[in-house]
Amino acid sequence: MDARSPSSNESPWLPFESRRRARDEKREAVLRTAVALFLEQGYHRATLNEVARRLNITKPALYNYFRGKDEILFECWAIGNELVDECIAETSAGGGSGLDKLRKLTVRYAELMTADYGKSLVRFDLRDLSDDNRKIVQSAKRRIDRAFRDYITQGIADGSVKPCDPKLSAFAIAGSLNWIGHWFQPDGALSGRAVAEEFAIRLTEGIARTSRNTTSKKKADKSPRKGNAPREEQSEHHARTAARAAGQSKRARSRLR
Amino acid sequence: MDARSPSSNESPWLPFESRRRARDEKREAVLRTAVALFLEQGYHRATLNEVARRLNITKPALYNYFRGKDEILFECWAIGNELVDECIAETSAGGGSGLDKLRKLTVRYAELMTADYGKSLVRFDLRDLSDDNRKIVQSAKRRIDRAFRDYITQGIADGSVKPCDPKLSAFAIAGSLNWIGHWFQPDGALSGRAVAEEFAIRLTEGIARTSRNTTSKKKADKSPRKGNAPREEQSEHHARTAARAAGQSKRARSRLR
DNA sequence: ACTATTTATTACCCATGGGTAATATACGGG
DNA sequence: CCCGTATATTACCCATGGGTAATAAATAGT
Repeated sequence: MDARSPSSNESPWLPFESRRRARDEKREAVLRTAVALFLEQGYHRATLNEVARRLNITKPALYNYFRGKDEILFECWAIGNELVDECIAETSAGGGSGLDKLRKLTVRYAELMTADYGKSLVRFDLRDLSDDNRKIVQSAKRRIDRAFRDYITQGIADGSVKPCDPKLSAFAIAGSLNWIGHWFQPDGALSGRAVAEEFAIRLTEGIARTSRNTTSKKKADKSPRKGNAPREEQSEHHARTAARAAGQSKRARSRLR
Repeated sequence: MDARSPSSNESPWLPFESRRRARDEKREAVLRTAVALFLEQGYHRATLNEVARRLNITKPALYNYFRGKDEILFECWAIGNELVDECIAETSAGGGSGLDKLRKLTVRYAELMTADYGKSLVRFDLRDLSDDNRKIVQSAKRRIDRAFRDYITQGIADGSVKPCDPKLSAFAIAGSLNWIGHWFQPDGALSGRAVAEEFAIRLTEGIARTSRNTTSKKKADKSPRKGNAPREEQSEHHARTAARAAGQSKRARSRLR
């Protein structure tokens, strides 16, 4: 709706850009609606007619943006996966002991599980995807598991974590976090952040070497960066090359490596 | 109603019993096949034709035992729920501190999650059930959650568990266990029992007050609860006096209480 | 204005699979 | 031998919903 009027001469670039952006915004609006509906009703009960109805369009219009229902599902999952990848990348980039990293990832991952795109990572069924996309998801899941496992291994090496089986411990922690995506409801008594921080403590204190008392609440772990509470930047994803009618988004693909 | 004829040479009871037993065995064979298929393919992809085919019968034959697909799903769930109820009942009946009970329930529940009927408790979707059955499942889920929560509360009271929020701690533990039902595969490297025992330790050591022996403390279980087992509020579910043919199993119903 | 492209709609197709009716077969009892 | 009941089969029905023309409406570029 901007239709930004250039000062004197109109450049053909801006209309082009605005059109591309309008398309991307519509694409993401579809995904937002779809992920909410899929979570609300389950993938198989949710119909594309209903997705379209909530967007005030009709079903065939969706096929301008996606090849089919399962691709919509995959793209919802891909957005959630981007968010997890960011968590892992930032956690790995930051310093600290293995336990520090484990806790940092835990709290961020937990909070993801309280939001729609995060839930899509654990509530959607791999078997609803095409073979190609299923392979992508499976390898991404392994990558997430490996992050947890690596931090634990690292923690054992640097002494911040008690000796334990990294594989099973990672399963135990990640499982508890994944389950959040099944029960958390944003209108409940607990905020997502509260759940995340409580879980981060609860799940790591069992394997932390420094057996700190739970009631101490010594928040010595004040995060070193400033308090930018909501991760709300990053609204501009681009680097799309061609129109690629109704194909998978380059954005999601590129992040998936 | 039927003729209680004085059996001179042969009692009419035996044929009747054997026939009824044959029917029950067939019913359970259906459920075994169905739960395996539902887990293997997912409820919506699994077809009754395929269930029947695996049993060497045809689809309409299934309707001699069940009213429909969703009732088969419910009955699978009900068997799993029986098993959990037994775990809870035995754990509550047995002695020990709150932590002891928590660990006992944890290990048994974890092992359940490695078997088909246990998995059905956490892999099946409530929304696929009829309204009546969904309410039953929901109340049973609350009952399970309360068992975990009660043991933790009890453990805090008797000193075997560190002070913590029972609700969140129960979520953390049960979530981790429930997730086992999503990843465990019996042909993997880990046996169900090994996973169960490892998880029981891993998940409770974080909130245990003493990492050493736990039973030496005071019992202090004189909490004035009316009765030992967690009584259910008698919601009287089986109001549906359905037709005799193809109704839900009395057995499962009776255990659901 | 005209033309091409994108985007949307209406009107369909049709494979799928849960469920049912009519009917055949097995079996125990009188 | 016949009858009633339980159990199974064959042959259907049909609602659902993903997907696809054919086509109209908006939009940009010339």
